[in-house]
Amino acid sequence: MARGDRRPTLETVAVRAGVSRATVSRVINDQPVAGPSRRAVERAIADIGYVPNQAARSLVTQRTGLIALVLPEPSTRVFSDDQFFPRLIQGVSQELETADEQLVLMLAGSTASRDRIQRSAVAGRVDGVMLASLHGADPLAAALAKSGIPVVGNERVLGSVEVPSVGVDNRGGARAAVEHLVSRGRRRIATIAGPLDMIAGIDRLDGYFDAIAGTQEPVVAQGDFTRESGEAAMERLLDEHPGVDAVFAASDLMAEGAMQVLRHAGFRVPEDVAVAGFDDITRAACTDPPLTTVRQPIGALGRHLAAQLLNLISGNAVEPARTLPTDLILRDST
Amino acid sequence: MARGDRRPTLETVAVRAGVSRATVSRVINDQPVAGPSRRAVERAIADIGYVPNQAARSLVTQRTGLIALVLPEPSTRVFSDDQFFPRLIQGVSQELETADEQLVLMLAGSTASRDRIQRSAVAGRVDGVMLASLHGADPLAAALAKSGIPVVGNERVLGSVEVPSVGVDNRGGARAAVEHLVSRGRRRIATIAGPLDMIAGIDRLDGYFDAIAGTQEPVVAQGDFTRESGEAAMERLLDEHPGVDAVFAASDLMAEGAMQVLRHAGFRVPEDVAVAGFDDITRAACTDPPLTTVRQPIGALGRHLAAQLLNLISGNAVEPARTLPTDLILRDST
DNA sequence: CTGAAAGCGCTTACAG
DNA sequence: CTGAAAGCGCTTACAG
Repeated sequence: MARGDRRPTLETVAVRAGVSRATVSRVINDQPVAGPSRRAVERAIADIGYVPNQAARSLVTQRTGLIALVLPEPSTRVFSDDQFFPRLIQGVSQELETADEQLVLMLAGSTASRDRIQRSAVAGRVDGVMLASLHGADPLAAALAKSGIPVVGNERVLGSVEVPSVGVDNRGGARAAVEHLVSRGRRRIATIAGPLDMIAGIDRLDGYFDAIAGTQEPVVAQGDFTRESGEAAMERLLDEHPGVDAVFAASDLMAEGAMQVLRHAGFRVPEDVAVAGFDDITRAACTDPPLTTVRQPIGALGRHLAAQLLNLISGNAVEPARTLPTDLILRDST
Repeated sequence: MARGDRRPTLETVAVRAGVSRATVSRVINDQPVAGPSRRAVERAIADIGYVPNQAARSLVTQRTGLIALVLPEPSTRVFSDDQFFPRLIQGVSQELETADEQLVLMLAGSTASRDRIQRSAVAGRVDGVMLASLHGADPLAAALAKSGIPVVGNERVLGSVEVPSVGVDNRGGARAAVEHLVSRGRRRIATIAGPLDMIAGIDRLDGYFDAIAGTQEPVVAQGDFTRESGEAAMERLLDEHPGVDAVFAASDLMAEGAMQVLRHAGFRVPEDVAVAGFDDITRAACTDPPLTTVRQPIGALGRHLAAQLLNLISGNAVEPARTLPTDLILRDST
């Protein structure tokens, strides 16, 4: 079909099949239609290559068939190598598959793009929004929730507005990792924390505090989940706290960076300093030595996020906050 | 606004402002309206938090304000660390910004998702589609083009259907890199090729052939642009062609992998074996030694892609294939 | 099972 | 500049 031709409409199909528009509509929507009419319609649709106009459908059904996953990050971090987003997306897609909804990704790195996304969502361009890896009390979350469009957050959403969320047990996972270090006899356990404007950063640090409470002085170096920040943090730790005999990093990438710095500084892992991470990225099994870490079920996280959003869209009740369990994976670095 | 409330419509605003719906529509669309009416409408809009229903607008304007960037890859490769996609997206966004179009990313990793995306596009859910990093003669490109929806491809699109495209000078860039190796006196230059079902893979290999034509025997090891594939390819080269004194890798990641294998095998770069890459990823400047490579203007690529698509949507003429120049960046690895 | 008709919420000639 | 009216292309009670 050349551009500029008007696309065929329901009417075109109806005329060709010798039935009413209502009947064509019913065939398209899988509603009961007598065999002969059905076949005539299906044939006409195939002959002229009819595809229903989505705007017209949306106008009456109030549904678009589009679900947005909003990634509130500059695109460079979204497309990093920690495999969080691809796995999350895979889980989300899997769940959406069954609901015949199309996933669209929207990057909300700049203020302009955030405004645009907010307007899009409120204008009804999508049926619902999933917010991933929020920082702080993101006004986008509040604005969307207030406008009444279905929205769920990955991890608890900070701020006054209630937004249903699905997260993983960051705190429990971190506590388990650090308790394991304690049980191995480590007496001076430091942590390399993630960004403290994100739930994952906050909760993993709290888990560390939980585990050493009352028995050790906390030693905290700040990172931002990236490998580079892990290296820098480890250098600071070696400088300022030379007695440290174990490190719990709030991400595997930071743990990797820390191990490299330790090695270069002449320390053996785990003999001199034990290292544990968080995430269980693929590479964690093949670092030297293989990394003890906390596995979070990212695929399941994506599936639950999508499921909760679909519930919300259908008007079903949803839990305000669902938490998925994490697992301590023991390897040779501790 | 609680869920379930009907959102306000043009009518609501019109009544409140004491004007007709047409006037409200004109205010929203920035058409001439007398001062007092305009102010009354703006006020009413603000008071009740009115946002136009996008489906209704689309139905009459035949525009959605949505542009899709389709990434025909399993999400794991899209979210890799070669920085191609984030930079491309940044360029695309920049251009779209001016046109008031919202970018949505659609991942086309599976057959199911490809079908879904095709139907979405044809159903008019988006105003146009940009296809990135196509493999082979992708049927998605053909199907979209045939259905008449505006579509542009990143790199020439293989197959019978004509799809306008924007690409970079892969062949010229590769030729320049290999000619540089020749000029440095290298007499046995191998290449680690990219996937040969992609234009970038094919053209970079052809550039290599161009440069050594008639003077050296080609030595080709197959890779797939990833670092791991570069390592494997380099190991094979060392095994089967121990005399090689230079390697042109069709991606920086593969070049990195190759350099590591060379170092472990006891070869010095560039003294024993020179290595050149393609892409100029950020890390290329800080490898050991810094990598000679071909820089491709990815941001510009994104901008041109978006610009061509916008042209197509506006019904303007577009060049069938635009090629952006690449630059040889000399560093210490050659 | 099927059709005529109303209606979803906008935009846009057409008059005035 | 402004309004009444038609129309974009569907779905869905409502009758039959």
